[in-house]
Amino acid sequence: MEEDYECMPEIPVSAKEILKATPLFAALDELELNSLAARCGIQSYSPGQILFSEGEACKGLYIVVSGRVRIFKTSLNGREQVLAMEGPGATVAELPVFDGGTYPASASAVEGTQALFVSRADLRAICLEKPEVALKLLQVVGKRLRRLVGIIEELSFTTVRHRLISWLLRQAKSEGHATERGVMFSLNVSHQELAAQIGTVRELVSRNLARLQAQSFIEMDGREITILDLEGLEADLASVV
Amino acid sequence: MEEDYECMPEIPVSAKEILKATPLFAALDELELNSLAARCGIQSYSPGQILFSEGEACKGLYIVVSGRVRIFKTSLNGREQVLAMEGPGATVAELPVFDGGTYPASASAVEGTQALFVSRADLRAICLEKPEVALKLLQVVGKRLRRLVGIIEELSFTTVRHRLISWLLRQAKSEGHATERGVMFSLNVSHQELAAQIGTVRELVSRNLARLQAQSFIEMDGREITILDLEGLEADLASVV
DNA sequence: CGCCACGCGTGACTTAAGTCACTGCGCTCG
DNA sequence: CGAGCGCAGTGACTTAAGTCACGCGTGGCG
Repeated sequence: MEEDYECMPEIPVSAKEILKATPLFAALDELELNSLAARCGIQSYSPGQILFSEGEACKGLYIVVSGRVRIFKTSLNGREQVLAMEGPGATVAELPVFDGGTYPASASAVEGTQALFVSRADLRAICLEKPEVALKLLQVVGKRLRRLVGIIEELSFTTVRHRLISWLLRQAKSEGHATERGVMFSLNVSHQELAAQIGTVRELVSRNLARLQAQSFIEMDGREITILDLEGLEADLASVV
Repeated sequence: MEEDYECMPEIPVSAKEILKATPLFAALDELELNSLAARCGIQSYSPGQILFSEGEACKGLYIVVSGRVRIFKTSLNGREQVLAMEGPGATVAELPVFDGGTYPASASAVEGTQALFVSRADLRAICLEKPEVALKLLQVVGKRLRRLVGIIEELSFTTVRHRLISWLLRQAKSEGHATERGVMFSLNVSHQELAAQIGTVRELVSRNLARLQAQSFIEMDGREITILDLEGLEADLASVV
């Protein structure tokens, strides 16, 4: 798993092919794709490398081709809060392109990652010419906004335990496979990273995981996690306390 | 102040005039304005009245004409978190219009409020015909997203005291007038409401305000607040603790 | 006029969250 | 192969956050 990106060597995929496969640009015809492809650059990033940092002037939008990108904020005392994780096909920083400001957060590659870069000017031009693209963009931004509101809701109303359970259930749904004991999946991130994603610190993740295991809601074996009592966890979420 | 909306009786302003004055539709010509004005309804809301609730199917977008609208989330145990306050000229719920989902939060009128309503279909049509409108919309949504990220940052990284100070400074900047003792402004919301805006509960607002006064950072006289030590407050924000 | 609802202040308490320090494991790399 | 590093677990503690209960003043309204 950790080596996925090594299995995908730097095949010089044509930018056009990639654009064609990106939902955002579905409305473009051959000619337009060619012209756009000619103008947007493809870049590779190694794990951990920064695509852009919070506060920088926003030069354009990125389209993730392969790998994964992490969008996050950093506090003064070094804590991080992850706002989104984006995989292939997703766009990053669609929004600040249009209000002319700086990037509101930083982005870094999680794994080895390739991304296309489309400049502000090009994107504006396309939107003016093909309004469908603008609409699609609004739709994408809508989804993003929804997720942000979700994060606010969780941070404002719930506990760390609650957020951790939500995370586990999400993970189980997307990555888990059923076994006779329950849904099982691999914890493919460090506690540190998990903490950043649910807005807390490493120690609390560790403790809360241990507590969930002690309560027989889950079972941990190294980085393998099995959800033993899915209903129990969901009930725990619903309880107002 | 509390009676503003009574001073603005229900003059049947033409919808067209309003649209014309809304930045979002600046790109439309006379003809288009007329056609849009004919199709969008104007509505009045009394203080506290709900425009729409979280989870409802999203039917369209609102433009605040007069008054103020509060956008907020409600938790299971009754706490509220305000996401935005929008005044005249602002649009509400621009975003879920395009991804076809439900409203991610609720909106209510704070004061007596008038708002124009533009249906999803009409808005889409306009965006397709006048891409400039779509771009403008993206810009507006961008600003909104920025604010949400700001809220997340504050909730995730800072304390109630910190958020309260930020709120006071913001308020002082926008509503305050200088006196010989410091910047002074009127606390025009209840502690309950202030708590919802900074993501906490009434009691903590009360206590933290008292503490700030005890520390001579501010002075309170009823609902009048004077910032005695602006630099001190800003320094307090910067301190990492 | 008196009553009641509402917003505010506060004391006392509980619990979640975060911090600090230290241990220990497993891996990689010199 | 041993040193060192990154990650994880945990005890002990501090402090912020939130809850509960109650009293108090004020302003409207019957």
